[in-house]
Amino acid sequence: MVAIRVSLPVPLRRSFDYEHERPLAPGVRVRVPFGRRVLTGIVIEGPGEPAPDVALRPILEVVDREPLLSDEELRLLRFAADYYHHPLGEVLFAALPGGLKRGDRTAVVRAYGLTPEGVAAGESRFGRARRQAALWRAIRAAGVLTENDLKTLGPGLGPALRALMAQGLVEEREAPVSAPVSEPAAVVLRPDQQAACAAVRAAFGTFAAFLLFGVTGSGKTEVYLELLAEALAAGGQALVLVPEIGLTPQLVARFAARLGAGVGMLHSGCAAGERARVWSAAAAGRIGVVVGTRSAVFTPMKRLALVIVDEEHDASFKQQEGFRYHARDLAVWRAKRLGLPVVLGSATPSLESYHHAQQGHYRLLSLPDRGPQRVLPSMRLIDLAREPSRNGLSAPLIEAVRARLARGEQALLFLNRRGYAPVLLCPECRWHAPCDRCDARLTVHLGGRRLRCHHCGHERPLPTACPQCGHPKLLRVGEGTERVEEGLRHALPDARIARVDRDTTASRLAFDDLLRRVRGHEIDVLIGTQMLAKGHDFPKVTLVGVIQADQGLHGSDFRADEQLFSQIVQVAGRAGRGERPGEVLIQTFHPRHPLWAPLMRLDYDAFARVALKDREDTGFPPYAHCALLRAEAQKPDLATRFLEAAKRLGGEPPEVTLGCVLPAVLARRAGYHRAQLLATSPRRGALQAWLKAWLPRIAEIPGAARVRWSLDVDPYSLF
DNA sequence: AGCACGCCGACT
DNA sequence: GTCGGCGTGCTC
Repeated sequence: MVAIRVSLPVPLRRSFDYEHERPLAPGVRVRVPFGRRVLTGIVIEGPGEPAPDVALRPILEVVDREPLLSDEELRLLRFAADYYHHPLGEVLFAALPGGLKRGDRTAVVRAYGLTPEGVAAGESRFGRARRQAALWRAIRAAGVLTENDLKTLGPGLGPALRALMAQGLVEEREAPVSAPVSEPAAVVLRPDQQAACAAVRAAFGTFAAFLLFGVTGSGKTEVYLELLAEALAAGGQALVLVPEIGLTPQLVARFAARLGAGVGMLHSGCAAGERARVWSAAAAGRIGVVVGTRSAVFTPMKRLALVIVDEEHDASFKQQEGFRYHARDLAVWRAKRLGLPVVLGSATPSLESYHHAQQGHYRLLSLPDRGPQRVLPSMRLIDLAREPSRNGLSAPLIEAVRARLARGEQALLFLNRRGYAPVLLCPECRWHAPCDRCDARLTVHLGGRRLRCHHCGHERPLPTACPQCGHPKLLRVGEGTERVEEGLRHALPDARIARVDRDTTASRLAFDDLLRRVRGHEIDVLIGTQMLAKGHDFPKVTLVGVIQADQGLHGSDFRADEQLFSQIVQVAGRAGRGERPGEVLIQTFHPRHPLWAPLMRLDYDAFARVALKDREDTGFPPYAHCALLRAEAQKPDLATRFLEAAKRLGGEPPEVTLGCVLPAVLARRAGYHRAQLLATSPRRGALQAWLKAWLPRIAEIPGAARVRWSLDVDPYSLF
């Protein structure tokens, strides 16, 4: 009997030992008793000193014959658990696709081929066994036949297959790698694209990080496709990470057209079975390219040769709850560890990546050309202080829309706020509809005539009179997409208008249908939230209006500027992607804000210079490394008291600065009082070392159990 | 996280 | 007299 160290999907920073008759390889899943339950765990290696005074319980079942996670994979996950200070067990299971978490068998696609005897056999051998003969012929013709192929041949072939295998004519084979269809490039690459490819190509086989900097429409995707085709042709595999909303049908289609069946997709929309299938196929080397969102960074790949992170600045790469990892950062770590190139692409890089490029850690590859016949859109501010707006629409904006429609073109209006109005106000007693469980106002939704909290989902009917003083006429203050839609219908009664936000477009299917109608020009004006901003190509849209850009202007968060800049650039990219030049109108109450100057020229470098200086002055990334301890509790002072205690335990470390315990931006959400404590350090290593010593002591704070707390390493934002 | 055990209020 | 509230303690 030997002791086996097992990691379990529980939020405990430790592993557990079990006994088994023989050693098991790390990465193998096992079913073990745990308290009164039975859990699936993963064998990990560890210092094999079994706890002296506990009786080891036995492993009930060994699930996998071969490790599900390779040593390399375990190393990545162990690093991630360490770096983000998250329990290893939860990290391991976060990396597994849904289907394999529960202890299901690996989704192996079985395949069959002829043995040498099978090849030598003749038709006559089968006599009256006609099904066996037919199956033998089918396998001989196909070379290798997968289980799925078998099903398409017809039902009831199982016995025949078993008979052939018993006779030693057929054996199990690994399913073939779908051969990449190396079609010639659909477009001829421009010189700058070719140069970018050449730089990355030269780095195949060694670690090198590249920042592929190119505006919307500059052809980053062609560069990816070319590099992927080359990696595949050299017998390697590649991993492509894309933002959550970035995996559009168009992108999928382009990848599939160029790379054929060798591409697997991993995203939240995939059924669990499909996810597990792609995951296993990638691990076994049966598919060459995996395109996926955040969690795809953990996909095991036998012959990984290239990693690409598209839109690397995108917030969705950072998991915002539980195991708060950053997929882009882990992708870079993985590439470094395996010694292969990683390409980070963006039109508006994160300031961290841009800084790395400036420091020479990353190589900057620029795609300055927008290609032939592509002109940057003209950008213009509308000063709302001088141009009054009704229902969120100023006269110049309405006129611009009208002019575009008259020319048979389309317009896109952005507003990052759903509903009709963000505030319902009583003019008599100043009551404004609050959420009972959050420090927030309820948003008026005319659809359904309800008040809704956008933070906790609470909703109730729209009151007809003030609940406090009985005043019969309540005012709807401010604008949401519903109101802008209503206002525009009023101003342009003949225009065909569609609104796109989570309320109108809940399903993927509805969204796709809408996109189709826009391309078919069944719609003149689209009004929508950020949902519309990414990845979609609307050739006939020549005007983009930003209804209210000011929300991001005075953000309390260190990343607010970066996000606003990237959002506007993103949005501007929707204008004039066809052959006609585009125009972008931005409504603001603060036309003199310093952010507008670089934005009006779509000049990222100018923006980055200023923004980096600002980050340096305020001591934020990339000049400092941060970790944020968040806490929330139902009793008002519990979270704050917990954080104060944590701060005291932290002492006064030499290289780490501990901030003050501050209420969170939304101090009360869904009934929980929230606060946070920020730690920063100019040195990543110093911060890490201090966190490692600090964290175990935090868990010991009396009352810690009644507080929901979590540590966020490299927080994306302080919200 | 679960899932127990363990002591104090309104009910078949 | 019990059912059940969630505080706290443990899981190889």
